[in-house]
Amino acid sequence: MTTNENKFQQIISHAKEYGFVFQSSEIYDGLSAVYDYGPYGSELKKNIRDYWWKSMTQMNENIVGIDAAIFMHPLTWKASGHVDNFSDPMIDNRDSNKRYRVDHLIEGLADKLKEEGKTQEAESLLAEMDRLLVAEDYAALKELIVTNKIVCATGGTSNWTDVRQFNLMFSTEIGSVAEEADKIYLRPETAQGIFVNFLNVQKTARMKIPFGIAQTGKAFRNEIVARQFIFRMREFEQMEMQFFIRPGTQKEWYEHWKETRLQWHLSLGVPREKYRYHDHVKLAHYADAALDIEYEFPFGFKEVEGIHSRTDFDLKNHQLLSGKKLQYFDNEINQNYIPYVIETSIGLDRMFLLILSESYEEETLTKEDGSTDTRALLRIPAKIAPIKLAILPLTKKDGLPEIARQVMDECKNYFRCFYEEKDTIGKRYRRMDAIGTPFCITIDHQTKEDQTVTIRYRDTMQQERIPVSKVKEIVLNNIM
RNA sequence: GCGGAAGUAGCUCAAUUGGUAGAGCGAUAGCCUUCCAAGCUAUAGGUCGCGAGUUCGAGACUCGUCUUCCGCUCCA
Repeated sequence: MTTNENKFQQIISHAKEYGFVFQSSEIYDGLSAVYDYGPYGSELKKNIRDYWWKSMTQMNENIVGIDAAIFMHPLTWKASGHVDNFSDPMIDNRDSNKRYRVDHLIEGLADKLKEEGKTQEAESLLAEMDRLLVAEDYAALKELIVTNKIVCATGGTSNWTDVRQFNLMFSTEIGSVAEEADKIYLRPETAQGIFVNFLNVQKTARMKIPFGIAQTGKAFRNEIVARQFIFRMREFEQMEMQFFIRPGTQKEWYEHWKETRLQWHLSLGVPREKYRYHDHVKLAHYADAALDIEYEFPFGFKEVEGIHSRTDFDLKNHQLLSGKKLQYFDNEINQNYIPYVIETSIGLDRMFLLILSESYEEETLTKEDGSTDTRALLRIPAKIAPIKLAILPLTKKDGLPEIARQVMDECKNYFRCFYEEKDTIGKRYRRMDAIGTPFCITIDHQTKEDQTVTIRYRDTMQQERIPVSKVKEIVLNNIM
């Protein structure tokens, strides 16, 4: 437990030291739960995103992608349930540190009054509460709790904080003139951009059910607790796919995607035992089945991806609020219906952290003279590594850099390369290990005579002599 | 949001009972014909998280504030 805790700290330090992840606005003391990706981090993140995108769209003829805007019509979030379900006023008890939804607290008292036969008193209490909730009069709501002597169920005291609004969605204004400005939200999930475009996509790409729409993009949530590095962020990136199906077939498609998505994870070389499924017992308002794919992070098994059977909840509500028919005519059964949906939703930042956690290693090496040395390395799968190939002239004279530059020019159109002629060769190898570069080639004096170079493998530290003309091909074979 | 701990160079840490900051590693430039981080030389880099207060004088003491870490609470 403690060693894992240390390992997590080491990963965080390593991520900063080698240009993967920085805290946002660090020179101003940082911004809580917001992080920036550095030179190698942004490459890795992009590679993970591309790998997901390709596996969804390129590898499945019935899945297409979109890129919907972050801003959406405010009614979108009314339809999705985000406005009503996730923006309740809350109050804390200072003694027990318990947090309550204000309406639950007052409704609790009303129920008690009804049991005591004071029905009229209960009704007027609830009416007053509703009036204040609509008016967003938080001071009066607190007053209502205090005057009715509502106490904390745990501590039994009435030492309450002020009533506060915990809206998990970020809001801003649209419209350049203040008076015309209208409240608008930053999307808390990318899914709704897919749902509102369901008909556009289905018609223009001539999709037939079952089919999927994939999207990657930023989403924003005002998390109550922001901690655990990039695991929980206020601004994060999702990779989602909504799969539209005939009602009644949700069970089999749910199973299909449950299995398919786990296989995707395993394709990155992560052992099966580091994953587990976690079925949701308490389902969200939109789902009839849901599970998480969890990975064993250094701080325990945590959700990386969710598979949700969302029924027709979203399309049905958008149809209701927009007044537009969001239906599909199924020729096979000669029927019109609102499709059911299976969602796969994975956090890109969590996947990034997963890759770091899985690939980070501090290895102890025994040298020829018997002394020991440590090497910090990232065993990132070659296909998503930030840098694929390092090109290193053994010395920076005798024409070696010139040959190295030729190799560089030949390879850099195909994959990301890194050229380095400074410091001892050992030091350069270790630097490449630290950022997860799978292959290094070294140009030496022998290269001038027989056109061969040394290729050195990150994971084994093994080296072998290969023709310089084979370099590009070898790397390409390993990253495709 | 509550409670506890911490905050000195990119990193890890020093600075005698308060007397206006140092080292190692790293980085940068160069030397050494150098295949697994420890050879040599030089250089850069800090208003000691920020703001007040006590004091002749504060990195060290007091208060506030911000951030981070640990626990509790919450989570679509």
